[in-house]
Amino acid sequence: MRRPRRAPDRAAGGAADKPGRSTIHDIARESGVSTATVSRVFNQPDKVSARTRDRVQAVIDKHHYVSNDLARSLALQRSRTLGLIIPTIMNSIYASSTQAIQQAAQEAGYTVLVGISEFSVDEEATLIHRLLERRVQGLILTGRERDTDLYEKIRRNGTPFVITWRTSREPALPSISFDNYQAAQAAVDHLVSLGHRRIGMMCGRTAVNDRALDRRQAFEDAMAAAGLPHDPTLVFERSFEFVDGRAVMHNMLAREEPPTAVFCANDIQAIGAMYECQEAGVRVPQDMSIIGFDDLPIARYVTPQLTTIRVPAAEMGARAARALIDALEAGDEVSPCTLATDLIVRGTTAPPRRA
Amino acid sequence: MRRPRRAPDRAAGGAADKPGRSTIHDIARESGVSTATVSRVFNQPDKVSARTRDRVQAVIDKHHYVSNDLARSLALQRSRTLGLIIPTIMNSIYASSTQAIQQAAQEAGYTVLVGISEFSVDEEATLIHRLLERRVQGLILTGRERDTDLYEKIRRNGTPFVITWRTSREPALPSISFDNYQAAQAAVDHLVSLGHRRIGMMCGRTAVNDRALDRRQAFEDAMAAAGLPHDPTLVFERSFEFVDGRAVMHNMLAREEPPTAVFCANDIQAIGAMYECQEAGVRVPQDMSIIGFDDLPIARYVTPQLTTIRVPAAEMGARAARALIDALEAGDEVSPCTLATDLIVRGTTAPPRRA
DNA sequence: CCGTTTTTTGTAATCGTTTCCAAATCCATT
DNA sequence: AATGGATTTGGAAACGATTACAAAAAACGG
Repeated sequence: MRRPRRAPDRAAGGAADKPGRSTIHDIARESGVSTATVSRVFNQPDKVSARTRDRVQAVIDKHHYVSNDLARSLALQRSRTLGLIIPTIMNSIYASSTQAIQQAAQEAGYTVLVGISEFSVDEEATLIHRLLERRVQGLILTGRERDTDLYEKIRRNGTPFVITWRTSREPALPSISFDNYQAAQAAVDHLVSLGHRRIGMMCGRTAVNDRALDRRQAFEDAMAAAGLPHDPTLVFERSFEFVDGRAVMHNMLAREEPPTAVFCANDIQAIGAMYECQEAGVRVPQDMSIIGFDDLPIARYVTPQLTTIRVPAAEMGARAARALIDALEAGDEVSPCTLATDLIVRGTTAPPRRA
Repeated sequence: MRRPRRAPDRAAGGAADKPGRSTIHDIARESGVSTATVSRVFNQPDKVSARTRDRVQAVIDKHHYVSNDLARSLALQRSRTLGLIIPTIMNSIYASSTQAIQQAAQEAGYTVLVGISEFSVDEEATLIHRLLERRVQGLILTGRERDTDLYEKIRRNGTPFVITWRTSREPALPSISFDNYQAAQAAVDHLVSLGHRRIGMMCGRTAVNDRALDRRQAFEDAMAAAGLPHDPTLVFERSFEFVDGRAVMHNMLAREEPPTAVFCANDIQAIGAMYECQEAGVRVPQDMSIIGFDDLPIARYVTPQLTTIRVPAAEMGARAARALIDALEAGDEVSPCTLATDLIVRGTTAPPRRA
């Protein structure tokens, strides 16, 4: 790195018109103090005499000096940064939690580095590695399922983390989340209690999404518990797009004996499914009951309003961020927490028609 | 910072079971080489003999060593980070551009630091300052309007930037965007050409959102150009929420002489407005035409499908990121670019009823 | 086996901060 | 004026990487 020192005539008084940024040394030189004093002006202003402080501040303002946080973090061994991994930003339910996390972090003086994994395991591992390289002080992860080696790496780096969007009973993997299984169970129970016996389901790709897996598992268990037959051809795993929900519903309606109700493990698919029913002249809820999951704002603005499961995305995010920050400032463990979900009965579910 | 060096007995052979992370020195010591060699294993592997490389790599793997990017960026004077400022993440149209930016950046080996300003000027200034402290190598901004001093600070720090979501003719403020004014004009012209004369409008808060300002201005100019009277009581500025669109429409319908058409400068408000019409028994488009702006995915999944303006959010984001990265790697200026928008005529606009 | 070239490795300066410690200055008291 | 305590300041060593340069080692040719 032995590159020549920055143009030495800079101190000669003129404004810094070179492209290079000014450093704490430039400020120190020009205001005739040491770098220690300039640093104190920022970090412990009351330890600097008023006269000196004003003089230094004037030079700082004049140069529009912006301190180098990379160097600061390196010296302090503290980056005041949190890493967040989410699968996608296009589903607005993740936007809610992300927003809440950002806000909570910001309030505590932390910045959030967001990594979007696009539901790819490899991408997620790469992103986590990068976040660790950036020396995030804590990680907020989505879901629990990942390679042991990856967890080992996180642990070896001494970076605390918290899992969101999925509960975990293992204390080594603390989670701040709601229970997908229970929530999905409530949805299915609702349909069952209305009298539905032939129920379809659609959800995300369980191979890359352990939340979808929980929900699917809950569906199958709840069906079994109600003594209803399990028809694997009525279970679909698709992406979170309207068109996917629509296509699945299209398939279901084309059957000899379509289901009388469908559990969609997210609202976007549910709305796509509703749309397809409408196009096909199938009335919701009279001919087909649909229940969603997430309670997106749009769920109230479709007709009829969507029955769904409300998940505490924002609260979860805010709590996760706070808990993580508290833990790492106390040098403590994150204490896990399970939040409640609610069944929101609106207009898309009703008893099946008597055959 | 004269804190005691890390436990010196670490080299004694045992695994690093101390909480502290291993550094390049630890790896060097344990594999019996210098830090220069370890560094080369990462950055110029072919400059290291195969035997040494393997030996070092084994130690790296064993320790789950993750290099410190803060130190690297400091030494290299290059953070491989882009800063992005968006007003909110809750409106999915910003999610589209953000996603595209993230992806383009990732492909080029850059990371994106996202700041959410919540439409606050002060918050935005704080966020930009923080991004500069983090030594982002380039900034992607939303909109053009901001304090001269802030621009001066960015420039003084030698950080290139590009403006999105709003075109700018000034070469000092390069933009990669579409033209809000023209796009809004097309929307209004569409309504006018259908025969509407009494047209209402709703948009975001122009005081904190220069894109909304462009759209509102275009509305007023297009009305004037068509020789239609300007009724300021038919223009509403609200947040981007369904309820806001709904409330505005409620107000409009309660008038003696409601408008026959409404231009909503974003789809969310438009869908809220549609919902209110439906609740009030006002048929869309027979009794009321509604045109939106953004062409969110949901625009096709409401009934009737929403007529709207498609904006190239994803393409804009991808291009902005690429252009910025290209520019900063070439030490060049960002070359501005204006993208096209499209009027998408669907089911919510029709000629007004003959009175 | 010895000089010469090529490859591999190490030494140490540097990036821009923070802060420990000691030195210098200030301000009341005598 | 001298003393002593409190306040302000500065010198310099970290933090954990990279890399120019030089030195050492290996490969080669005669």
